[in-house]
Amino acid sequence: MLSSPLLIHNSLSRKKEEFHPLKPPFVGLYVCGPTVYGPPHLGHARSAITFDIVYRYLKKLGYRVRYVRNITDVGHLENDSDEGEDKILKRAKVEQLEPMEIVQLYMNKYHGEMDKLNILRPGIEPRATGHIPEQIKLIEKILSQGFAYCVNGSVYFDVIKYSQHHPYGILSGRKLDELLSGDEERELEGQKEKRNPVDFALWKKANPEHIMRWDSPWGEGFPGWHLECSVMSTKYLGLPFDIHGGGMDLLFPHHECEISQSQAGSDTAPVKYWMHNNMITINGQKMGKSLGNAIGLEEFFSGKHPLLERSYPPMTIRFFILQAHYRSTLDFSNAALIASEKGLKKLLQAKKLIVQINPSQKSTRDIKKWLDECYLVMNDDFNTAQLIACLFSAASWIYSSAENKETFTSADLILLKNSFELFFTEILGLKEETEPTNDKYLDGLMSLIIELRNNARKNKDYATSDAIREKMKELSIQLEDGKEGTRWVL
RNA sequence: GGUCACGUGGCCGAGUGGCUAGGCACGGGUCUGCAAAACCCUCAACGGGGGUUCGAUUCCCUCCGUGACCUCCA
Repeated sequence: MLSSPLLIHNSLSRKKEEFHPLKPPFVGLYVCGPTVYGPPHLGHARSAITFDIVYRYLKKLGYRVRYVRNITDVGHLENDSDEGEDKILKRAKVEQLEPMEIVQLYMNKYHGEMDKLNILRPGIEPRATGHIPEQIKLIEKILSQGFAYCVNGSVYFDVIKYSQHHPYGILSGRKLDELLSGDEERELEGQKEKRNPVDFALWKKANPEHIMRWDSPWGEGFPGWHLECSVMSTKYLGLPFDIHGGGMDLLFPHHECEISQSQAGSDTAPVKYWMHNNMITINGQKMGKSLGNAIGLEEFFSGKHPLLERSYPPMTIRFFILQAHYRSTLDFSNAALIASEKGLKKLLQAKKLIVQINPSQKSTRDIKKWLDECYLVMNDDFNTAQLIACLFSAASWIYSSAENKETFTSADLILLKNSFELFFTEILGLKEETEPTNDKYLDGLMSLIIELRNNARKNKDYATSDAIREKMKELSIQLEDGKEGTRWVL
C-alpha cells in the first residue's frame, strides 16, 4: 500500500526524514501528557489529536504501535518566588481536597473530554507517582556516572560536566555559553544550591508543608519534572525508542533534559524521531491562563465562555484542529470554527451519499489516483490539511454525481466508499456528532410526518407544510425537499 | 537582550522557483411553491524594500510586525 515513503519532521534535525522504525514492524510512540491540576483546554486537545493521528496512521500502515502517554501527577514547583508553590498542592488548597483527589478529578475530566473528541486511548498511560522507585534508580545511575551532585537532600544534574562529554542543547539548538551568559538577575528557588544556574533538579527535598513526598536515599522529597518521562518512556518502549512527541513548549528545557538524562545514565540517545506540535492562538493572541483566554474544552462544548458566541461540538473542534498542519500555529476564532463546522457537515453528508450513487459504465474520475494522493499527503509529515482538501474534492464529485455530472463504475464506487471511510473515519477519526439512529419508531414517525406534509404540499396547503417544517426545525430535525423526495437530517 | 519560527485573498488555512490547494463568507445564476441542500460561475493573496535568476509568493539580505522558548512552566 505504501507507494511513497512516510516522512516525519524530526525536531532533532529540523528536517523531514524517512521513517524507519528501529525494530519493524514495531513502533514505540511516547507522548507527553497533561499535568492534571486543571481542566483540559484547547492546547491539550491539539497535542492529543496530533498524536492520535500519528497513532492511527501508523497502525493503518501496518505497524504495530505501542503508544504510551503519561499523566504527570506530581505537582512540581511553580513561580519564581522563594516559597515556590506546587501546582497540585495549590489547587488542593483552593478546592480543599487531597492532592490525589485533585489528580483524580482532573484526570477523569481529561479522559472524558478526550473521549468526546474521539481520541483513542494510549496502550499504556503511566503516572509519575507510580514510578518513583524507577526514578530513584535512574538518579543513582546518573550520580554514579558523575553527572549529578547532592546538596541538602536534593540532587541536581550537572550540565557543565555533562557538556564536557556530550553535546548539550542538540534538540533546542541552544548553546551553553549563551545560556550561561543570560539573565543573571533571576533569583530562583533553590538556585543557591545549584552549582550553576543551568543545572536542573533530579530530586527535590520536600519542605515540611509539602504533602506529596517519598523516601529516597537523599531523604524525603519528590522527583524532578523531567525525570518521569525519561523513566517511563524507556521502561515501556526500551532504549532507544522510535518517536517522542509533545508540544513545542516542551522542547526546552523538558525534552533537552530528557536527552541529557538518558545520555548521562545509559550513554544512549533515547529517541530517534522527535515530533512537536505547535501552539494555539486565540484571536491572534497567545493562549494562556494569565491572559484569561485559555478556553476549556468543556466550555467549548457548552458554549459557556465570554469569548464564545455559541457552543461547538467536539467533532467541530477536532475537524478545526485537523484543518491546519500540526507544526503551524492555529488561530482560533468563532468565525473559523463556524466555517469548520459547515465544512465538516458537507463531508459527512457526502459520505452518506456515496451509497446512493447509481453505478455507470465508466468513471469520470480516477479514484485510484485520488487514493494515491491521499496517501501521498499523509506520508508527507501527516498533512491532514491537504488530506481534507482531497476529501473535499471527492465530496464535490459525489455531489455532482447526484446530478449525473460525474459517473462511477460500481468497482470505483466501492473503492471510493472504502477509501473515504478509511481516511475520514478511521485515520482522521471524524464521525457523526450523534450516532445515526437505528430507531425504527423514529424512522416510522418521520416517514409518516413527511407523507402527511407532502400531501399538504400536493394540495398547495403551504401554510401547513411550512408549519410542519418549522416545528421539525425547532426539534433540530431538518426537512429537505429534493428531486427524489423529502429527506430528513438530524 | 539571546535563540528559533512565522507573516498568504474578507476570515481560517495548505503549498510551490514558472503550470498559483481547500474550506467558510460575499456576489451572480440553476433547481425549488418557498426554504434548505446541492450544482455552476465570479471575486480575490502571498508584510515593506533590496538582491540572485530568463522568471520569486517560494532562495538570500534587510526593515517592520507577530509568536514561542530562555531552567522547573502544557
